[in-house]
Amino acid sequence: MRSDLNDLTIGAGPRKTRSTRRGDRLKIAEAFSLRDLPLFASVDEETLSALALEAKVETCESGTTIFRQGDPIASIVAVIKGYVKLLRIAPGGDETLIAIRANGETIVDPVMGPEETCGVSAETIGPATIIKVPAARFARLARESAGLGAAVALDATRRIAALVSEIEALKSQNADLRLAHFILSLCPPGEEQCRFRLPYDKRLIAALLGVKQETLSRAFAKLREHGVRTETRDIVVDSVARLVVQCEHLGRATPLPERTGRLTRDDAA
Amino acid sequence: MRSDLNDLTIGAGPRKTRSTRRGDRLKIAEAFSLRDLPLFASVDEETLSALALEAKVETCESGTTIFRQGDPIASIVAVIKGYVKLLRIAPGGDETLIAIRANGETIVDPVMGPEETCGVSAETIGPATIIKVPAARFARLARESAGLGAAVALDATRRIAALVSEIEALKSQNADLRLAHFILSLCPPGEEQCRFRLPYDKRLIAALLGVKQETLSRAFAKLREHGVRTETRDIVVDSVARLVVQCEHLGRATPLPERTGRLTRDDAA
DNA sequence: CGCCGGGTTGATTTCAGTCAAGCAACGTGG
DNA sequence: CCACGTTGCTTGACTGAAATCAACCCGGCG
Repeated sequence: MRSDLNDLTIGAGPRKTRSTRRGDRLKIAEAFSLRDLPLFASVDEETLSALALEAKVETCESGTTIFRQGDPIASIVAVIKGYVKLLRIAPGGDETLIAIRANGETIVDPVMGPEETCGVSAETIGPATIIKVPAARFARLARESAGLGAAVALDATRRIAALVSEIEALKSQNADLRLAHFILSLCPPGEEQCRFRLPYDKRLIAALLGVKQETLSRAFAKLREHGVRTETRDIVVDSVARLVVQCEHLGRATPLPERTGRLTRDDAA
Repeated sequence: MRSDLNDLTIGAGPRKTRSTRRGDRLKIAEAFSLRDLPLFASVDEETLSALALEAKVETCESGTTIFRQGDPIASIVAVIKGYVKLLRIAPGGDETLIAIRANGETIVDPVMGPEETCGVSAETIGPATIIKVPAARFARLARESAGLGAAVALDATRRIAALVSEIEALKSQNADLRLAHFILSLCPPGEEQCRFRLPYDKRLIAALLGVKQETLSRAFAKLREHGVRTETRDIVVDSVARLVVQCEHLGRATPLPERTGRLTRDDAA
C-alpha cells in the first residue's frame, strides 16, 4: 500500500529510452508511460498528459486489497507489474474469483457512471505495482475527450468478449476441456512444443476455471495422457497441435473414436 | 425481416403524446423515440437527431436471425418489442445461450472498434420489433460526441456487471439457487405475494441458467416446497421474503442448522 | 527437526446430464 | 367435432462429473 512515487517517472509520451538501471541495490528508477497501457494506446497526447498529472503509482505487497466490492469508485486502476485478482463476495461470505489481471491490463470493471460502486473486490496476488487515476478526474476527461471515451468503450468491448467466452466455457465445457483451453492460452504462439511456468498457483487456476483444486489436479492427470506434463509449477506441452485435436474428444464423451487401423498407436486403450 | 418503416415514426425528442391507436385492425401507427432507449437517455438532442435519421425499424417474425457470430458489425441494434436471444456457436456446432434481450435493451455486445466482428449470433424469440443504426455512422457519431461515447461506455459497464453476476452464479450456485434468484428477479418489486407469467418458455430459461430442461423441471419441483407454484406458464410466489430466506438453505447443504449445542461448535477447531 | 502450505490421491456422496416414457395443451385437417 | 401429430413439460431410472471428506506427500523454512 506504500506509495513509492519518487522511484517512478510517469509520462504521457513514448517510453523514454533512458534506462537508469545500474545494478544498484536500491529500487531501480524506471520510466513508465501511460502510453504503454493498451487502454490508452489511441488516446491523444493532450488528454494523456492531463491524466499523467493525476496518476499515482503504488507498489503493493502480496495480499493487498486495492478496493472492496461496494466501495464507491475512487480510482481507475491498471496493473503495471504482478497480478491482481478480482473477486466477488456473497452475503454469506464465500468468495468467487472473477478474473485475474496482469501486464498492462486495466481494472476498469466499474468504469464510470455517476455514483456507481465497485462490483468486485481487487486484491494483489504476490507483490505488484499498480497505477491509479482519480475516478472523478478520469470521468471528466472521458466526457470531454471523445477519444478517451471511445478508448474506454473499446476496452469494455474487449472485456465483454472475454466474459462472454467465459460464460460459454462454464456452460458448455467440462473441467478437462476448460483446463486444456487455459493451457493453450498460455502457450507462446507459433511454437509446436513448449515449456513455461504457470503464472500463479494451482488453487487460483482452479478458482479461475470454476472447479475445486482436487478436480483440477485430476484434470491435469488426464491431460498427462495427451502430452501435457506438469513439473510442480512448470508445464511441458509436447505438441500443441495434438492438444488442440484432443480438445474435441475431451468435450463430448466419445471415449473411443475406434479407428481400429494400425495408424496412431496411442488410442489402442 | 420485412421493414415496415411506414408504420412507425422515429423521433429524437421526448415521446410524442399523440397516440393514434383507434382500434382499427390494421397495424397501429405508433411514435417511437430513440430517447426511450436507456442507452440514449443522456445523449444530447443534436446527436440523437442525427442518429434518428439513420435508424431503421424492422419487424421480425419468430426465429429471425438478426446477425450471425463472426459477421462484420453492420448495425447497432436495440430491441423495441419482443425478445432476442444471443447465442454462441462452437466450432462443433452446439449452441450456448448467452443472454436474452428485451424491452429497450441494446445489443451492442460488439460495440465499436475498427474491424470488429460479432461475438455472438442474435435471433428473435417470437415476433419482435427492432431498431438498427448503421455501425459506421454510429461509430463516427460516438467519436465526435463525447456524450454518446460516455453513454456507450456506461451501457457497457452495466452489461459487464450483469455478466460478472452471471459468472459468479455459474461458479458458486447450484441449479436450485440460480432458479430461485431468477424467479426473484421477475417478481414485481415491493410485493410480498405475486403472480406473473414467465417471459419465455422453460427450455430457454433452462439454457439461460445453464442447465438442461429436465434439471430445471426438478428445480421447480423443489421450489414448490418453498412457496413457489407453477401453473404451466404462470408462477405464483406465496412469500417473496420466505423465498429470499430459503435461498441461503438452497445454496449450501446445511439441511439442519442444528444449533443443539450451547456454543457454536464449528469454532472449536 | 517438525511443522506448515500447496499439491496429489483415494473413497464416497451429491449434483446434474442422459435416456426414455408419459402427459397436457394446442392447432390442423379430416 | 374428434383423431392426430406436434411441441412443451414432467417424471423416473440410470450414468457420469465434480464436490466433499480424508489421508498423505513433499519441499521449504523457522
